[in-house]
Amino acid sequence: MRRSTPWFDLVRMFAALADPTRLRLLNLMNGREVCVCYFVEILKQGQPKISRHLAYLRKAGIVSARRDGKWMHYSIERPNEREAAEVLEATLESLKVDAGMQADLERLGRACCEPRRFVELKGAPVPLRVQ
Amino acid sequence: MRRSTPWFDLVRMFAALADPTRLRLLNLMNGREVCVCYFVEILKQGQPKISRHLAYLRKAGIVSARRDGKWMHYSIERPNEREAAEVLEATLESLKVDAGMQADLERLGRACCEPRRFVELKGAPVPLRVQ
DNA sequence: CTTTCGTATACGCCAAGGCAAATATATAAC
DNA sequence: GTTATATATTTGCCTTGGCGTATACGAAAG
Repeated sequence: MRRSTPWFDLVRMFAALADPTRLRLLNLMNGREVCVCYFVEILKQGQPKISRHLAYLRKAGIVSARRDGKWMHYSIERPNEREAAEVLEATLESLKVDAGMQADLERLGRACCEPRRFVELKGAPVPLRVQ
Repeated sequence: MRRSTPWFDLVRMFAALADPTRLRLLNLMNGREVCVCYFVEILKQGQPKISRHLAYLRKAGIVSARRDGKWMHYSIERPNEREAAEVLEATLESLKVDAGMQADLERLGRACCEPRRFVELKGAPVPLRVQ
């Protein structure tokens, strides 16, 4: 069996989704582009750990990165395979109903709208909605 | 975070789906109950390997087993979480479009309908559709 | 240039999980 | 009981991937 067969892509995608930290990152990126500094702030976990998981998602073709000066912005990349894209879409929908995931999104909103509470993030770029 | 939170179940499910052999097994079980002997015959892989992967799927709550004399029949179990069930459903749909997966199903059909070609399976139970 | 800041990668360690081969268990047949 | 068959589990080996720590890179500031 060749490696370009659809189910091979699916295996790669499922491996990428099989981690709680990566699911939290994807949920935060659902519908918007997010800077690494917010991931570190919201998930309250070490920056190398966040970067490693983002690199894993990038290699799996699920997210893409954009550099903006010192800051890196990540956003979700729709898979080429239509079927894989639908599985990812169903996954993102299922994350929305989780209380912990909703709390993450709430913290992201506060981080962007109340900069006084996040003094350590002063000057950080504001997440933008993906058009 | 508690372990019963929905996204924890999702992580377990994605880990179970992140393997080509397990995806092939699930595709064969899509809509019917299948005996282990058919998996071994169709995937042309060792019986211990098949059993291990089936045990993995069972522990992840994705499949259930039924004993019938010497034979064990496996079938897909719908996850409790509605969202997880929808992700699994989307996955099964995406497997259907794969040529290799279709070939597996074709071999299953031949194994059930032309027993002469599978002398080593004489007396084996015929897979039944799940009602 | 040097420093600083944001981010990425390398290293060392450990647990999970893949495999093949051997062995164990359970049921049926004798 | 013994034997045969179908399936499950154990063993040993190796790879993958999780983590924290330390280090490297890249851009901007001084």
